[in-house]
Amino acid sequence: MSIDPRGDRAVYRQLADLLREQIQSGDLLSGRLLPSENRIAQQYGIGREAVRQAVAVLRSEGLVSTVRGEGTRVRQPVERESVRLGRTDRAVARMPVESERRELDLDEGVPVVEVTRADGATELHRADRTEFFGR
Amino acid sequence: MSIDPRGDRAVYRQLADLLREQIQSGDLLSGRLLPSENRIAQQYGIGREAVRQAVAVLRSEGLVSTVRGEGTRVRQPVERESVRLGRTDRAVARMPVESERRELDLDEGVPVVEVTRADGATELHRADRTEFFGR
DNA sequence: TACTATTTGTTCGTATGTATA
DNA sequence: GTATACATACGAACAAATAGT
Repeated sequence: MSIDPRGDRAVYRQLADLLREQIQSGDLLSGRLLPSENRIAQQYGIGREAVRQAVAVLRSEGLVSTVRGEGTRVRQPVERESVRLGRTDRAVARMPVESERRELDLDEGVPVVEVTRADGATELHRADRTEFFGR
Repeated sequence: MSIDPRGDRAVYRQLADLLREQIQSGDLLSGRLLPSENRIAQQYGIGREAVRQAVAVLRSEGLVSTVRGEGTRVRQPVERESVRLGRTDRAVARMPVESERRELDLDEGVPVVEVTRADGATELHRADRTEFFGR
């Protein structure tokens, strides 16, 4: 599989598809470092900006996590805590704003779940570490 | 409030904060079109790339939606459908991959909630149109 | 229909800053 | 201290979608 600059889809989307497949197929194992942006750009004969956009897509999907000066790694699945919902409790999932991401130290591409209890109290849960059950 | 190119925070992050405040304060009403990228760039004396990154932040937070050739609008809150969870049903929120976003016709910044029922059947719900309750 | 203007999307080039190894 | 790698920023050019004429 390769990348066609004259294809219908944008180069960075084609690259995102390639990398996503390598991740989901287990070709790129959890915790593994992806090749550097410059390395990938050379490898496929594309610009670094296209590589950056492709990696940004995967980050927004929660598949990888990037650390400046280190590189981009495939995100590890983590243990999930169970949260029970009563029939008068309400749970809504959404993306956090920047301030919430900072406070919860969330990676990009990780939603939050806002739980409103019967008494009006609210809880904010990290979606990557939580699963919800009825009560 | 203005933007300081020599500030600690990146220009695009400062702009994202400004625009987010205008949205959350009701200064930019739901459904309203934002000024064009070039217009905003001129207004603040910054490059278009910084504007695009700022708008990308707001999209990833589910606050705005962009249509090529038209512009960027503040997203409208929509009616939510109720989904009940039994004590053996399991719900997990995450970001969709590209293929899922296409199939569900999802805006950027909208998570999905994967519900696994007791019998093993799974459902994929749009987080922006769903709220979850215990049963 | 056809055309034009506007707006966002994509790509490349270049440069500098900052964090990590 | 040096090298590597990602972050930010600007400019430029062209493509593609939309809206209005």
